[in-house]
Amino acid sequence: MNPPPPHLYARSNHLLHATLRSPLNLLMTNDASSPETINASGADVRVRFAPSPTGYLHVGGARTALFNWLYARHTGGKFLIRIEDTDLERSTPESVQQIIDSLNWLGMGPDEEIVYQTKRAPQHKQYVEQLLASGHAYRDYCTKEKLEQLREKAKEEKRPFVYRAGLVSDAEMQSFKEGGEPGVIRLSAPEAGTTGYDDLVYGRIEAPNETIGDFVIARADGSPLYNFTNAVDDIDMGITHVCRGEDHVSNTLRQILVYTALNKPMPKFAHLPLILGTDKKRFSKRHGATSVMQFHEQGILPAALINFLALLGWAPEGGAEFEEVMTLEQLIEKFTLEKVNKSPAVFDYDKLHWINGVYIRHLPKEDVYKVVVPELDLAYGAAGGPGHDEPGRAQWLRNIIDLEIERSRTMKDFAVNLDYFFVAPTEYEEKPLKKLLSTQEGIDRLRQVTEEVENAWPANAHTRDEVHDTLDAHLRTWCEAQGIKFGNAVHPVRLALTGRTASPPLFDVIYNLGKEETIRRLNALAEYAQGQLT
RNA sequence: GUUCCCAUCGUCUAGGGGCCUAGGACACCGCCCUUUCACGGCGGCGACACGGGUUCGAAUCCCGUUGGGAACGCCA
Repeated sequence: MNPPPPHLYARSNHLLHATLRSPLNLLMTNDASSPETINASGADVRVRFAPSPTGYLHVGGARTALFNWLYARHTGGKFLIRIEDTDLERSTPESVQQIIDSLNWLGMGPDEEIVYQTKRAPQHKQYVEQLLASGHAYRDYCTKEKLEQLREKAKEEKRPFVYRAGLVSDAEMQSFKEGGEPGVIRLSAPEAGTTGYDDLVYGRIEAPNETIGDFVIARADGSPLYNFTNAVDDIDMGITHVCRGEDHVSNTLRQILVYTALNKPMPKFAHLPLILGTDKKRFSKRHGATSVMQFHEQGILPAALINFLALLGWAPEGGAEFEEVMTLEQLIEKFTLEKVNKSPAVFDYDKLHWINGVYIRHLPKEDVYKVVVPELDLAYGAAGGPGHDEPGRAQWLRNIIDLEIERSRTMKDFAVNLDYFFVAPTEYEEKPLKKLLSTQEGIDRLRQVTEEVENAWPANAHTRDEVHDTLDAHLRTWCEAQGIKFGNAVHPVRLALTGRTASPPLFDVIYNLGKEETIRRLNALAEYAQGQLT
């Protein structure tokens, strides 16, 4: 007769252990083989972020990393990084670097040396041998083609496909083996009962073992697979809390089977709700920027991104009036896994930009200059303002940057919105042009205002306030004398100087443009409008 | 298809049996401030998916329906 398939040995083994440990265990729960859970708090906490380097770090990954990092900082534990690079086909060193760069940009470096899974091949191999020896794993020679057939068949018959030892007849298996099929190593999973655990976010999660099946833990050459390495490395790294995306809950069940087979205590698990796009589909490239570095390139501040990401699927204790803008210290202090939400969250660019604007306004000005000045240099070179080598240029750049701080939502807005300081407008917004300067009267008034500005410009004025106060006062009295509204006199000026209707306060623009350039632009618009008229 | 998960304003969320005629934030609209824009202030619009229970009482507990998502790989 055929010998019983290996998994039967394995299973009876489990039951034996469980029974010995506690005879009641069997009777009280059908979950007899679940390992103990590691209990750790405070400085004993060890969490990890375990990305696979198959691409850049996207916001979903960043959020996962952040929650782990916050939890470590909150508890006083350690935050580790493990690069899951066992997929040689898809992993690249560039991705590894990208991910590390992104994490560093966000300020979430690891507390211990980064672990690379590929460097742990000897340990993985040893664990595989151990499971093989203990009968918890077995070699399987079923071909991929046969597997595909079985899957197809299951699909046609509308039943779930679950692989088990014995599914393929011994004879067929023998022929596969003799045909040179290298085969794989599978964990022999229990067929009856349920496997489950208590998720820190989702609560009790369990599924019938008959839906799980004997999954592959290593290829024939011994190279291990995700569900195996993940558990084994968490064991060796002493991980106490596994916090990752919700898409891993069903993997968790498999990993628990690995802990069980190895007879090791398992960490606590916390799964985070997924991040979705506006169409409620999983957040991806077609929804816009997704990579952390893309946000960097778009002028998002790391602190703002962190603050925003923290609020995606989590809210601090404290209810109705909690302040959403929080410092890192506050975030760390308030962060708990218990307050993580269960339902997926839609990524809202509007809110990200709003919060980024808040951060820009709160940034020390020096920090703003540090990034924006080089950008202006890059975009406009020596154009505009005092010449490139003139001593006044640095201050001038700072002056105009100041004008945009409360108007910017990203660090990129500065260079875009400050353009007119460097290059005189060559075209003007249609609507105001039509409204203000489509009549001879309007053009004449602009010429008059130009004259007034030219005459009233204080001769020896150097400060912004001097220019502002003098011009403002003069123009106001002039307007009054003319019987026209201040606004009406001033709107065409803004159009002339900036080409648009929205800008920082007009006299700040005038001051920073300087008398000569101001007058030049005013005349230019008058001529332009005159040309349109005839 | 099977298993698992989820379900409060357009979006992020507070809420864990009476404090809820459901609170805050983003977005949107209006007013104020104001030379425009922005900032700021004030106000408005706007949600407990549906149906059954349980209870004196349900957004909150239970069941079902519907809708969404995830996983079912020799990927991670």
